[in-house]
Amino acid sequence: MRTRRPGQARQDPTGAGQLLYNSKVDAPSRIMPPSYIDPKQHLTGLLRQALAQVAPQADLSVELERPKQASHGDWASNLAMQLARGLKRNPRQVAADLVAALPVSEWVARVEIAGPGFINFHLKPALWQRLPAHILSLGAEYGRVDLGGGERIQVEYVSANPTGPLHVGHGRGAAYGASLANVLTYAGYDVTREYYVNDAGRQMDILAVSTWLRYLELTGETVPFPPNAYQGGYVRTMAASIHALHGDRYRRSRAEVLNGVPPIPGAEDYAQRPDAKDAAEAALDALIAAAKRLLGQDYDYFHGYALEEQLGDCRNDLTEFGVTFDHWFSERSLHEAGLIDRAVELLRHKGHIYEQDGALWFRSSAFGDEKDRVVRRENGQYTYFAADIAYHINKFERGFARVIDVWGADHHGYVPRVKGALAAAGYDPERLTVDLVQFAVLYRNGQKVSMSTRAGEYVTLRELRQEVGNDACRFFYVLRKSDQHLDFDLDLAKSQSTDNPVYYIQYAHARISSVLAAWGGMEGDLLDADASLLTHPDEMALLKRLAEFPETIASAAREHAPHLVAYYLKDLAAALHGVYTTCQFLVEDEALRLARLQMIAATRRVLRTGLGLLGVSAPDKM
RNA sequence: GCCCCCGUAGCUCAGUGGAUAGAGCAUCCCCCUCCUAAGGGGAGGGUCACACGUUCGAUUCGUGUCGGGGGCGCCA
Repeated sequence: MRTRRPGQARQDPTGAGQLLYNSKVDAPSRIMPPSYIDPKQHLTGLLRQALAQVAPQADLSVELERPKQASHGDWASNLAMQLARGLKRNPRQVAADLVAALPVSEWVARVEIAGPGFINFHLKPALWQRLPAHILSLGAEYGRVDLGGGERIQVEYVSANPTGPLHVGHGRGAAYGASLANVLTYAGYDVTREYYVNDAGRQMDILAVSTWLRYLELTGETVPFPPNAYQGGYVRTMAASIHALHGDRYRRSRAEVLNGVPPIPGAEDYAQRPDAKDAAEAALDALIAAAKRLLGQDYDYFHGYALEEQLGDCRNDLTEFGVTFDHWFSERSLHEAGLIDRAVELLRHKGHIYEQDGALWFRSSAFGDEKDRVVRRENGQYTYFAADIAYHINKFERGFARVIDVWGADHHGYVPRVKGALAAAGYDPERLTVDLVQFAVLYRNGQKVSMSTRAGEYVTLRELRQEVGNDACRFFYVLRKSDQHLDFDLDLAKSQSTDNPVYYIQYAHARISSVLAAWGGMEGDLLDADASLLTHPDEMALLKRLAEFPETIASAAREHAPHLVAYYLKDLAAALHGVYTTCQFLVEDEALRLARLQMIAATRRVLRTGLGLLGVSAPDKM
């Protein structure tokens, strides 16, 4: 990723030869690329000094913003207006005092007082012109900010039940979580990516039984297949594999299986009669019990086989999607290690657990939840919530300063109780942030693609990826704020046209690569280019856009908003396409040629870095 | 009933309390003898749902109303 390999001496245009690399002779400033100063930091420093003179007692943080309008300068401050109230003076007069107290700076072209009291800074072009060399020397490090200070933070995302293929809803959580984790890492956090595997619950039992029932069909036993069991074709596939491996070894007669099992409702009843749903659940539970009884140890084989198969499929799917994890955390391990007992015991010890109707309840209403919640059912089984309490306590016991859960928005009612449990256990619930990701709705030919999870009528993530490609998928998923519904336009995502923002950005990258290839030189040779030749308005616009990258990263990390990176890249690509049409790069004049190539090489670097954070490839040819 | 999200151009959406509210698409008009036209330039298009409040200043914050979407189990 580095643009200059260590030890590789670059061409020396001055003819001074090795002296450039002799630190005893040369001052560091001659070796290093021209220094670049972050303009916002610089101006903030100037304003702070002015503030200390004008109003030493004022307790104000100095804020700077990029004005929307170019005539308002490069950066603007509202400091005078904020100050005016406390001083009971005219804001424009305060602004004048501040400007008079500003230290002299070699980077400031002029300062103006405008409107109700804004202080507008116009910077010298030289500042922006130094940016490309700065970017090239930093390589992939340009844009990295130290917001996190190395703080340990965990991001848990996807965490779908391994009971079937991931669908397009999971895809959004995957893309969002992965991009967020990338951004946070880039913003200086020590990030751990985790997937919570629900390998202990009833859903897994249903999958195991579904597989066994399909297996029985292959052995010739026709046991009715419950409408609320897993209908997908992948269940038949697993059953066929098991049958191929073990023949009729796990066959039990229809009579044995159905002994003691209440009538299983048909699919029509299930869909139409409300009471059939309860009957179906009861029948399914009875079938699970029958399977465990009849198969004994072999039940674990079915359970384990289905789990490994589905989890493996899920992992492959995500890996192909560029979504990876540091830990796959097993819910079952919580049970086996006794952590759930311990967590409930901890809450009980602190007086937040009571018994009623044979069940154990957590007094979550005392912690902001609307009602109390069961942690252990009458039948002695822990609820999913109990496991989640133990899991979240475990997260903090592992030393994470902060924890982010990425959940589907349908779980929003779950947030208060988990936070409540953490508070009850003695942890500051503010250390947990739950990012709720809204649903994605697919559109094809302007029509909503209908999906129902039941009966396997849904579009899988794999199908979506195959249809529109990984790059467009990743990009479209994070194009909207996560807490907003996403209309995923399949036709747009697939179109290789100007409408498609993914191609728009990738095309900017490919165009630069193409020009640099035509030039034929090494990126490292561009470090010494005379960037003061970059004076065209479109060039300046591009340079200023490049300068915004680090702050974009900081905002995206602070607000958990990877879509800001996507929008930034669109703007950056637009600036590049603008320069591309107005300014020829491979011009006769060598100095100008190198300066422009330096600029676009730096642009390519930022495009590549930004796309990388979103998990989108940066092709050299399209 | 309670809770969450949303309401910004014809459509899809950006917009950390600031100045004349932006982008893409769609519509209309231009630009390839030229490093990739998967590109660029221009025009039209707005009561930032509505009301009140906080503020020097509100699309942004608060309350309410209206409208749209979603969620509320001893399921996971």
